[in-house]
Amino acid sequence: MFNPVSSRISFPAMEEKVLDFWKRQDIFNKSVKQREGKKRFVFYEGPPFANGNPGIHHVLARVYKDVIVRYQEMKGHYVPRIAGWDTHGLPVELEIERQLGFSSKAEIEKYGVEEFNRRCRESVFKYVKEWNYLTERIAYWVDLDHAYKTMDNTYVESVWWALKQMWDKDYIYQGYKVTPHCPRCGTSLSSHEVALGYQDDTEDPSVYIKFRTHLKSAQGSPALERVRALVADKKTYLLAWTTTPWTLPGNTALAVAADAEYVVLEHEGEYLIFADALRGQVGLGTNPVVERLSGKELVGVEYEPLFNPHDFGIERRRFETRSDLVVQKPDKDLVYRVIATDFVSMEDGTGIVHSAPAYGEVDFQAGQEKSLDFVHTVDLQGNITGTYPFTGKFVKEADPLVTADLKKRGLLFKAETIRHTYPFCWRCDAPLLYYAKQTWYIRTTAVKDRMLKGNQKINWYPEHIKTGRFGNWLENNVDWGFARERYWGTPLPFWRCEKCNATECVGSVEELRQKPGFTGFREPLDLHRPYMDDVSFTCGKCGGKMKRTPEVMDCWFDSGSMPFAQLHYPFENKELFDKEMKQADYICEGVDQTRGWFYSLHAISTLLFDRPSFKNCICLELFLDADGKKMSKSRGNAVDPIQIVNRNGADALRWYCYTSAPPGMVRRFDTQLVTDVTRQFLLTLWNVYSFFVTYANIDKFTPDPSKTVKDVPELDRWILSELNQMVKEVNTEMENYDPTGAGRRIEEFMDDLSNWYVRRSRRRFWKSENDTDKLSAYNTLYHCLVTLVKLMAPFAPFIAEELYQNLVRSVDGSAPESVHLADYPSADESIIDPDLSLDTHLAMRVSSLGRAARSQAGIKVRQPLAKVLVHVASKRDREGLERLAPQVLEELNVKTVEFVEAVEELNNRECIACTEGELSVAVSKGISPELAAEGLAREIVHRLQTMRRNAGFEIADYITTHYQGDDHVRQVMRGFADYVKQETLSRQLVEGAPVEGAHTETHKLAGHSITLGVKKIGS
RNA sequence: GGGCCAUUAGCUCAGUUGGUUAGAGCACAGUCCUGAUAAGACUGGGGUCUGUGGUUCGAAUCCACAAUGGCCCA
Repeated sequence: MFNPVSSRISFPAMEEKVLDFWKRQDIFNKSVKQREGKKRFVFYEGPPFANGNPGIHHVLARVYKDVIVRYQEMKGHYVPRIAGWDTHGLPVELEIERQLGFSSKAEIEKYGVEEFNRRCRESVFKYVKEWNYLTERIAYWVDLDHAYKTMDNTYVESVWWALKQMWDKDYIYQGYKVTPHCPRCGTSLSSHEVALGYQDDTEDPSVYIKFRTHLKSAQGSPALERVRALVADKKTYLLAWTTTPWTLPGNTALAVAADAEYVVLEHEGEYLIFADALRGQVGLGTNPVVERLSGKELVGVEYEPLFNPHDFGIERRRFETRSDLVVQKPDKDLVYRVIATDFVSMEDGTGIVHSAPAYGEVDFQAGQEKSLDFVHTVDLQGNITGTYPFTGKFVKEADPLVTADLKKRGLLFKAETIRHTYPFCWRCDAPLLYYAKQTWYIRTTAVKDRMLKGNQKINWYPEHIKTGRFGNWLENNVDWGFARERYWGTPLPFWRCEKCNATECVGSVEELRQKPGFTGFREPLDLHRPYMDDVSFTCGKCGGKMKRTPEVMDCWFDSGSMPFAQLHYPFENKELFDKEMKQADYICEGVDQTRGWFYSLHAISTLLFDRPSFKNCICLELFLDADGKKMSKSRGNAVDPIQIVNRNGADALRWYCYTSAPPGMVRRFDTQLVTDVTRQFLLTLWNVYSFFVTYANIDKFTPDPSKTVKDVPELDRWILSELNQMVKEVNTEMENYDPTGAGRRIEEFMDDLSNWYVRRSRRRFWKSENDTDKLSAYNTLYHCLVTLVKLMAPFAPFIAEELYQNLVRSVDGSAPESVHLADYPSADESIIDPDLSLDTHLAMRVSSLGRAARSQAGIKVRQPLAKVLVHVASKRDREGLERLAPQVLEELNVKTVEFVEAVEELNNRECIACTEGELSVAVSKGISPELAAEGLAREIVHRLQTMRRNAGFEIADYITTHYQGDDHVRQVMRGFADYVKQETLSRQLVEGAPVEGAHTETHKLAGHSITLGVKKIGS
């Protein structure tokens, strides 16, 4: 006996019960352990931050990770998976700063790094309960108890090891980088933070500056010589434009577009040079053009600096290599030169761009490429340094002073204001400055080709990521600036001698301990700041004191080290990693990770091991809200996954995630659609299941593999063929990392099973004789359900478990304890019968058209008709249909089927036809008295069935039926007595007024009044 | 400013190498069926396949440009 199943079901309540079962029986651990020794399927869990509540997109990621991993496990692989947490980084620090009301690093230092980091450490697991709860509730099976944390000493040590490897390979160097810098917070901002603070309509100066030139040039092209001769008598200037006058003292080059045309114009007794295309915009559209020359010809032309840095106590340095800045000697006659770059706009300005390598990223790159001078005139607080008239002023206050100074010296063409978009610090509203700072780099460009080559081996889902987003990103690879001037992060393991500047990289705790003169570890050991700042040892070169460089690591380096750092490699688990875990078979995260985790994994793996870190990667796109807007906490449109789970259940949410759209596509999240999944898919499955259990219990059906049926009926052969075809395809889709395709395929099968197989088989289950046909039906439906349940287990683990426990475990104690310990079904292809499948679908279409024809004729299906006329496209179709005629006859409630050669015939007869393509189906309209009588009998049966239910009888209860009516009614009841008795489980049909206590109703059917009474036998 | 993705019915999505009249589910309306009943079937309305060009005998599909939305990077 199966446990009785109600057709009413609360999925969330059922899921809670199943969760409890898994927990009690430790099913997850058993599922992993039972595959020990089998081929390993390696999955890397990308560590999330647990300092905020998990959102719906986290659910998406987790269920996509889960479905593949569960599938692989059921396919027989050994798939241990460890959870992980990202714990370092600026977001954590910002949260603490917010709590403490800080807005600058100075405040943190004053407060104390020790206490600050203690708070950071505490806060990273603030929401870990919520994370763990949701993780378990949606049945993402991952080992939460042994989760790796990027802040663990063992983890940090592995990261140090990785860095040391790169150090030894000479991949690490110090160089400059331009970053968006908040002068008040004293720190760089990540691009994400910058994006938070853009303000439209910011008013800024718009100034046109004149740079004095004598048109001398090292190359001295003929055209240039000509122009020089022409303008020799008057002062000549290169006209440039800027919105940041404070950067002008840092100017070391002017940039032109090589292919653009430039003009020499006369204006108020002077000559001005700028782009022809911008004459009108500059306001000199009518001034006479003295000469023209191309940008190319201007390259190399010398001009006088607006402010010679040496006159104002500022150091002038020059890019000797891309990373080395070398101090230059004072030069009273300092000149700078015109360069050509590809970032010169012909849309605004003058076509000559003022370039200050210290204050702009493109300027900086130009500085590196063209070995420009590098002049820093602003400190990290945004104040002007040196001895300028405006020294000590904040840059924005210096703007008008710089402009005024230039005007006084006749170097200003004009000054206006402009409204544009400019980034501000999202915390303190200070304008951000693009500012060059010295920082540490990993020479990723050295392995760019290897990374590109490795990328070719990765299977990306969707595919376009490979050559698109990720490929492009690799193509444009620049060295990785991995240091952060912050507090809560993996400390850089670089120690520098105070005396001789020698720098060493330390690759392990033990190595550090062994250093001569080592001092500074505290117990318990904590490899974070400020403790590591106290660690020092003796310089191997000069005997000086080695102090740690103050920076911490970009937290992307942390997470990218996860494959080995989670194992404390190479200090532990060396063999395990080298032999089995060195490459993930599968990872899955949001597509925003292409430049985040995907990149850091790939880059670190290439640098250290010269191989890609992962083989298959599903990139998930975002959920938008129901209106297509981005979800965000501030907008208040974020969906709370727990609410959805509590209302619809985790299976519904999971199934929705898999099937509603391909994961790589942006999609809208509509809670209504999750409800639809429940109704359309899960509830349908539940109905089939409860139908099966209800009748199986009535008939005391027990699955028994030895009780097979010899000649399996066609309908059963058909659904078994469909089942195996589906199993085959689902396996293929899953191997291809396509749970969407697989899930949708399962839905299709469910539709076939429910709306054709069960619908067509219902009578077979309630016929009272226990014949072989009935056994075959039970065997077949049982097999379908059990297979389906296993097939669905990775997708909808709860309902699969619930059904499995009742269908399999309750009757077979030797079966695996859980569906998740079972093997994944594989197809028996010998059972697949494509012809039968084709024919059945034809029968379905014929039935559909037949019903449409009946509908048009206005004749109920309950009324039997003499015949259905069918026209098919081919002889093959006709033969197939003839074979399946019984199903069609029953479905359409007609006596015979007749095939016609010509469609026209259908219209010549007393019938109504419906056509779809080459297929036409017609039903005869004529109803003989015999057919009418049979129709009435069926009508009466229908009423009796309804009355049985209204009276509250059980499906298997036997009854006595009383009836009272006219002659015709009596005749019909006598003529169809056996039929009525069988259908309604009536032992007796008694003519006359219903007895006392019977459920009684009076109906008017086909013009005849009839009174019916039903009474349960024995009551 | 650059890159990538998307745009098909009111909504969510299919639509294979270009090839009959572009489909499904939901929603809406009507009808039916019902011993799966908080299901099911049929019918109907609803489409400029985002737009404009191009390639082709033929384009939702291929190409170019544009618009809108989204993501990533400047």
